[in-house]
Order: sequence, then C-alpha cells, then structure tokens
Amino acid sequence: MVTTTPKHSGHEHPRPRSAAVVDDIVSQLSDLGYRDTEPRRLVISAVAAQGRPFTAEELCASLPCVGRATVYRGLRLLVETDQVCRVLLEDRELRYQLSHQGHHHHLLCAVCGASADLEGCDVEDMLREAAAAAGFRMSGHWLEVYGRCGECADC
Amino acid sequence: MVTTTPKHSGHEHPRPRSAAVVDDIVSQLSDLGYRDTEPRRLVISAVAAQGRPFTAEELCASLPCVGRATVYRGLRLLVETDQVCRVLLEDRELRYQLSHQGHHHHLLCAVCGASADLEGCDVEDMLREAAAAAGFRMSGHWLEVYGRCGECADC
DNA sequence: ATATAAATGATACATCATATCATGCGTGCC
DNA sequence: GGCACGCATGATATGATGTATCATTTATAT
Repeated sequence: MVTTTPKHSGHEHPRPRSAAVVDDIVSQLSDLGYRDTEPRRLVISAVAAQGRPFTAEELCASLPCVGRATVYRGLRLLVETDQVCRVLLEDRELRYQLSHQGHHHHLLCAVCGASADLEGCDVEDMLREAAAAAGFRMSGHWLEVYGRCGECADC
Repeated sequence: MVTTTPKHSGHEHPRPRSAAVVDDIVSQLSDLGYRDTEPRRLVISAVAAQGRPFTAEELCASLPCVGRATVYRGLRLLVETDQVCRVLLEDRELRYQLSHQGHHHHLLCAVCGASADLEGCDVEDMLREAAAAAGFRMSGHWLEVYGRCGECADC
C-alpha cells in the first residue's frame, strides 16, 4: 500500500496521532541515553508529519526555528537508531522517511514521489547465491525500485 | 570474475592495450558528433587505466594537466553514452568504472574495493511482479551488492 | 538546587559537482 | 592548405549538501 500519512488528525482528537509517534520515538531515544529536548521533538514531529520521502533541506525549511545543524544532527540520529530510513531517488537525490522497522526496500513513484514498501520479494537469498558464484560473501545490499504508482499510471 | 584491469602492457607492445580501448571509445563518441580532443583522450585514457572503481576526484588527481571541469564533463559524457557506469558504495560514495555494456549490477568488495559484475541473477522479473502487487509499474531500479571478494575473505 | 555533560545554534568549513564565459582548437568546407 | 564556425576547454564562481567548531544553553542525576 502506498504510504499516505494523514496530514493532521488534530481536528478529531486533542492529540494528533503523530504526537504518539513522537512520544514513542522520544522514549526510545531516551532509553538509549539521548535527551528529550524541545528542538529534537520539533524535528521528530516534522519528520512524522511528512507524507512522503523528504529531503534534509525540506525539513530545515519546515523548521525555521530550529538551527540547520540541529536538524541535520537530529535526522542523522534518527537514521542511526533506525527510526528513519534513507531513500535514494533515480537522480541520486537523498531523501528520508519514517522507517517501518526492519530491512526492506522501497518502491518510488517517479511522478508524485510516493513511496511504498516492497513486500513479498525475497531478493536476499538470490543475491547471496549469485554473489557466492562470483566468489563473494555478501554482507549487504542497496536496492531501490522506481516506477509509477497506481494513481499516476495514466499521467 | 573480479575486474582486474592489466596496469600497463606497454612493455611488451609499443601500443598498450588500453590505447585500443581509448580509440574505440573516441571513435564511438565521434560517431555521436563529439570531437576528438587531447584533454578528452587523456580523460578516457585515465579511466581505462583504473583497475577498480574510482572517484571523480581521484581521476582529477591523476590528470593534473586537465582542468577539473573538463574531467567532470568528460566523465559525465562517458556515463551518458554508457561507456562508464556509476557504482555506489555503502557509504554513498559515488565511484565510476568502465562499463561492460548492458544493464548489470555490481558486487563490491568492502575490503579491497574490487568490483565484479553480478551474473546469473535475474532480479528484474521478480521486482516487476512485486511492484505490480503494490500497484506500481516498474520502470527501473538500482541495485548494489556489498561483501568480500575471495581474496579478502580471511582478512 | 546544583553540577555536569549533552545539545544547541551561528558560523565556518569541506566536499562534490555544475554554471559561466572568454579563449582555444577540431572539423567540415572551400 | 587555409578559413570560419561552433564545440570544447579551463579558470573561476556558484550551488548543493552536509560536517566541524565552539561558546552558550539546558536536560538530567544527585
């Protein structure tokens, strides 16, 4: 399914759903010894509010009250703790998005920028074997798949 | 097989093997309307002399007599004409290498930096199906496989 | 409350790549 | 062979993206 994060559910409920996500991440970071600070919460909150893969600069722009360095540091921390994953577009532009835990690959729509997780696709074993055939012991891989999502099929 | 380009065969033969490669590429570029210039030949020659994936900066460093911009332009031209392919390391560092025509993927040794082409691995169909299952029509993909080559297995 | 160490933000810096533009030179034409 | 045209070059400026520095602020444990 295509990742279409609800913009704001703050209308129906005093606490937007994203607040729970933020609390959860802050809590996990806290367990790792990272402090719960205002700028960091703002960064996490902004990340959670994104509907699709975003760039670091977009995040900076959406957080004018937080220093650039802090945004970059926050983003890096989230990547290092597997809360956010990195997505590479066809033009090599690097984007980020909230991670749905575990190793997975992305399907990226070249038209609207939507992202979906590639499921039911076990390339690892296949790659490991092909690597072994070339005398390599595989330790990792990077895979991104590009195309058009259902909604952009007829553009 | 691991790509181990012979350094220089100029000792045995008045014309190093790489010269033929250079001539061939220059000729193909010529057919496309690109001129045969001294700096461009130098760039192509330097590319052909690399034993493993190299960075643009390494190429610049090995060509002190050619302007940086020219090296970058030459490299870009070679990529656009499929003479050279781009290789992405695990740390997102971008490298280049002479292309063995056609779409293929790379096996990269994390220790020595050697590269091999991944053969006998048909991921395309698998990916296309998985993409279709998510409502996407696949148009392309990027795949790099990391590991250790046979020679670095016991390091 | 206080001490301490992490986090922040302004800024400088680093890296990699492209844009600009005057000059040089390869190519086709005569 | 020589000439004119326009692509190619190179010095340099600029842009994009991200990190290092360091004085100051602030979360956290005691």
